[in-house]
Parts: sequence; C-alpha cells; structure tokens
Amino acid sequence: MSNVDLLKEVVHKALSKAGLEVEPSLIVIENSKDKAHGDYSTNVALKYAKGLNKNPREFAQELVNLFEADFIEKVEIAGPGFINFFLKNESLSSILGEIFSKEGNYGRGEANNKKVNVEFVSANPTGDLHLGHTRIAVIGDCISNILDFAGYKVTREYYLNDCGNQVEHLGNSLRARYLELLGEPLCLGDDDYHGEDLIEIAKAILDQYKDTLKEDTKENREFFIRYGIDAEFSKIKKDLEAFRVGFDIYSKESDIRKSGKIEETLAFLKEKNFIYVNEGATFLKTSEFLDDKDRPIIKADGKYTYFLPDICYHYDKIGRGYDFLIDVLGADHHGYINRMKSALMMKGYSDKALEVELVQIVRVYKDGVEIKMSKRTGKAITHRELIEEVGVDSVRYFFADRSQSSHLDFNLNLALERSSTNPVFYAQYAHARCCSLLSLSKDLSIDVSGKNLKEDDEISILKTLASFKSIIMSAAENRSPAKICLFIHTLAEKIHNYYAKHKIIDRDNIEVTSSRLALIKGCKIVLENALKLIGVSAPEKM
RNA sequence: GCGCUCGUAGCUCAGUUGGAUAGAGCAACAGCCUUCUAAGCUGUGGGUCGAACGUUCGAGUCGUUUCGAGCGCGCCA
Repeated sequence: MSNVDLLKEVVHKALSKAGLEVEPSLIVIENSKDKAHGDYSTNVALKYAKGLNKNPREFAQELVNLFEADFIEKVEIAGPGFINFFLKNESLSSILGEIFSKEGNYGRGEANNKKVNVEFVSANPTGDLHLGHTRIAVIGDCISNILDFAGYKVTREYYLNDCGNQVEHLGNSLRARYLELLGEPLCLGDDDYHGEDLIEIAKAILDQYKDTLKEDTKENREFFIRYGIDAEFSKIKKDLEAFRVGFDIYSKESDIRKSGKIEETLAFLKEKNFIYVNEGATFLKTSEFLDDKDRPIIKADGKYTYFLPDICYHYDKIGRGYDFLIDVLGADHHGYINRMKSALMMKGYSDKALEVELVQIVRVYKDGVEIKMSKRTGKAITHRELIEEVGVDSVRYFFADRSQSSHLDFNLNLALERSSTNPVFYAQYAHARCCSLLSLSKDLSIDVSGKNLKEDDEISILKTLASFKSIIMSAAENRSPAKICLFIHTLAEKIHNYYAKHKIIDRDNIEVTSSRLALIKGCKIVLENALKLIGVSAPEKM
C-alpha cells in the first residue's frame, strides 16, 4: 500500500471519528510542491469545515488530534487550513523494495476485468499516411498501452474502408496511371488521387500484366481497385509497424457487407421504426436521440452511405463483448459522435458504450506556408517522410507529449532542426546514465531498504517514484498519454539534478553508495516502464 | 447562423480535476568538464493566464457574457 493510500486511510478514519463520513476516493492527498509544506498535504479541513459550521484551522487541529499512524514524523497546519504531513524517511524509501520485486510490472494496476476495444488510425487505403494519422497513431497506441497497464483488457483494432466512392477513385486513378505508362495522356478527375505514389504501383502492374488490362471493362476496373487497396494497405501496415504500432484485429468493410449484417441491421431498424424514406433515400431517425438531424443511410440510387456499414461495424464490435468502445478520431469527425451514439442507443446500448477520443488537427507549416494534408492533392508531408527524417522515438515523444485536445501547429523546419534537441533525449539520457552507473558498480551491493537516503533530492525522487501508480491511473482515466510524458520529464529532471549534485558511486563510503545505487536502480526501472507506455526506447548507452 | 474544440512567456505547450509564490522545452544572455556520459548542470531576463462579470476561504481551472482562432453542419467518407 502506498503512502498516499495509507494517508487517505488515516484521514478517512479521523473524519469518521469527527462524525463525518467521506468517500475515501474523494479525499485528496497531494504531493506537496514546496518541501516547507511537508511531503504530502490535504485540504479536507478546508473542504468540509464549512458544512460543519466550523473554523477550518480549528477543524484541522481537531482532525490532527485524531490521527493515528506510526509512519508519520509530524503534522502541521498551515495557511487557511491545509494539513501537511511529514513522513519518516524509512516509509518513503520502502517504495524501492516494491519496485525491485515488480520490476517491469511496477505501476501496473490490478486487472479490473473490463474489456475495451480501441479503434484508431483506420485510414482509408488510398494513399500514404499523413501527419494527422501520425498523431492519431501515437495517441491511440499510447492510450491502449496505458489502459492495458492500468488493468484493462485491451483490443486494438483497425477498420479498413475497402468499399465505396473513395476506393473507386483509387481504382480510377491507378488505372489512369497505368494507361499513362502505356503512352496515353493522364486522365484524372478532380476527386481522383493525384499523388505520385500511384505511379510505382502502376509500374508493378505493368511489369506483371503488361498491357492486358487496357480494356475499360468492369473486371479490369475491379482489378485496379483490389490491387490498389492491397498495395496501399500493405504500405500503411508496414509504415505503422515501423512506427511500433500494431493491431490485434483488422476489420474490413467488405466483410461486413458480405456477412449479411447490413440486411439484418436494416430489418432491425425498420422493425423498431427508426427509418423512413424521403425523396427516394432512406433516413435514420438519429435526431430522436442525440443528433440534431436525421442521417441518410441509403442513397436514392440504392447505394449505402458510409454510415450504414459503420453502424453494423459498431454493432458487431460491441456485440463481441466489450464493456465499452473507444474510437480515436480526428477532430474534423466530431459531428460523427452523436450520430453513432444515437445508432448504438437504437440497439439499446448506453451512450457511454462508445467513447470518442478526438485528436485535434495538425496544421503543418513549411517555410512559413501551411501545407494542406489532403491525400487527394498528394501534396501532404507523409508520415513516412517524417519518420525517416526525425526518427521514431522523437516523433512518438513529440506527439505523446502534447495532449490530444490541443490544436497543434507543426513547423516542419523546426521539427527537423530540433530533432537533436527533442525532449525525448533528455529522458533517454537520464535512463542511459542510470544504466551506466549500475554497470560501473556491478561488484557493489545494492541496499534495498535505501536507509541512507536522507538528502532532499533523494526524498524528492522517492516520492516521484511512488507517485507513478497514481499517474498511471490518472493517465488511464483521462485517456491522456501527455500525463505520462510529464511524469517522464519530471523524473528525468530529478535524476539529472541528482547526478550533477551528488557523487553516486563512492567507494570510500559503501554504506551510502549502496543506498544510492538502489535509488538509481529504482529510477531506471520506473523510467523504462514509463517510456515503454509511450512506445519510446530506453537505451542503455547513448 | 448553429454546434464542437481551443485561447497561458518571443515560439511550442504543461498546469496534479478548485489549492499555498502560474511552470517546462525551444530561442536569448552569463557561468560549469584533470572527477560516475556536457544529449547534462547552475544562474538571468521574459506573464493583465484573450477580456469582463459571477460562484467562495481561494479561480489559469467552475458559470454567464464577450472578442479571436480552427474544425464541422453532404443522398462525401
């Protein structure tokens, strides 16, 4: 049990003795920012004095008199009524034993038996990934890592839209490139894909099939679509793999269509009277739930809109037994949230069954000019280009470090220039330093009790290490990888400070050294665990 | 017009769910390597938290209004 939990219990008991029953989860124990305010503090006296019609400082004193705990050194009342706790050193250093015994699992929450499906990226197979996808890939992957570590059972999923308008444009564009290679003039419509990456794919087709696909037949058009999807999707998968992003399940829209689930869903919605026909198109009554208007699901020409297979897909996902679904989407899809939630509610699910994590748009600037990220025009900076230039660790850290809700202007010139000053190296360097120290002192023993850790810097590090678990829980609840980065930076900073200020390995003072090595080993383990959550490597040497 | 998301240092962003003196990186300036990795450390300058009211012991954080930015409001996906 952590010191924070122990303090919570002490405060909880004191409050009950004072006649106040407070839910333990509502008791806030804070890490004191200023050491003059002790190791931890609580505001309970301020919070609850008024309801009891008491003076906050007097109520605080009343509570302090009721505290029973042998791990507390002393307690002070400060300011308007804060209660500050000063803990005994050995209770702070006891965290090291826990870290050593759990190692890679230190910080891991207990399994909570909740199954969650995280769907992210799901880029259409019509071209290379761009920086918007990069950000979503990082956020989705990190949220999955964090939820898993926090105790959830996580499934990562990618939904492949391999039907509909967009892939037809892909087929057209690919065919146009193929014909271009055969000497015909390039013929691309406004909605087709102008990116030059299709030329490579067209060349591969030409090599294999020569000019046998020239005829404008249904079979040939279908061929270009299928070939294009396969080629584009395998590129996407490869790029994501290189970016350390993998999925447990890839679902295809074409499979949904083949499965008969669409007809099944339509029959269900009709029976429940959630659909109607207007001017030849079929609409879903989403406005009866959370949406501001009804949405078409079948066009007047009889084709499905993207929405209908998407509904079936979500019914399918949640039908697989997840406690809830998370869709990680670009912020330009926010209009989609209430639409899909409404559809889920028609099936009797709670609006909480689907949670949409919006990732704000990335605006890319190069040489002071904004570059629009459209696959259609083919002008976007691709994910692959960025990774090649800057590296996986830097890019992952860069995007994980910024909360997904913040609008982000990405200056490409600066990103390239600063790749050597990226904060990720600060953290990795701290890890490498710890490794170096441990490697230089292999012959020395490590004192798990950490009983000689008495310096302010050492106490401060111990408290940071102890806070990791609550950081995990908070990052998981808030779906916030940025909180992990903040923790990483804080810990790395303390390690660097400590390293600069104190000689860790002192062979003339083995007692203190063995305690310090324990602290360093604790730092190494925790830093590595934290970096792993955001998918960044923890090198032993730099 | 309506809706969603934002507005914090020159730039890019944090801010422990309403706490004590608003922080970091980058950029600028001044120092620190005969000693465990200088991708580091120390110090300086830099702020009306867009603005105004309100809620209370206490507001960058919550509410209302207002100004500004981005995105969305297809029988596109």
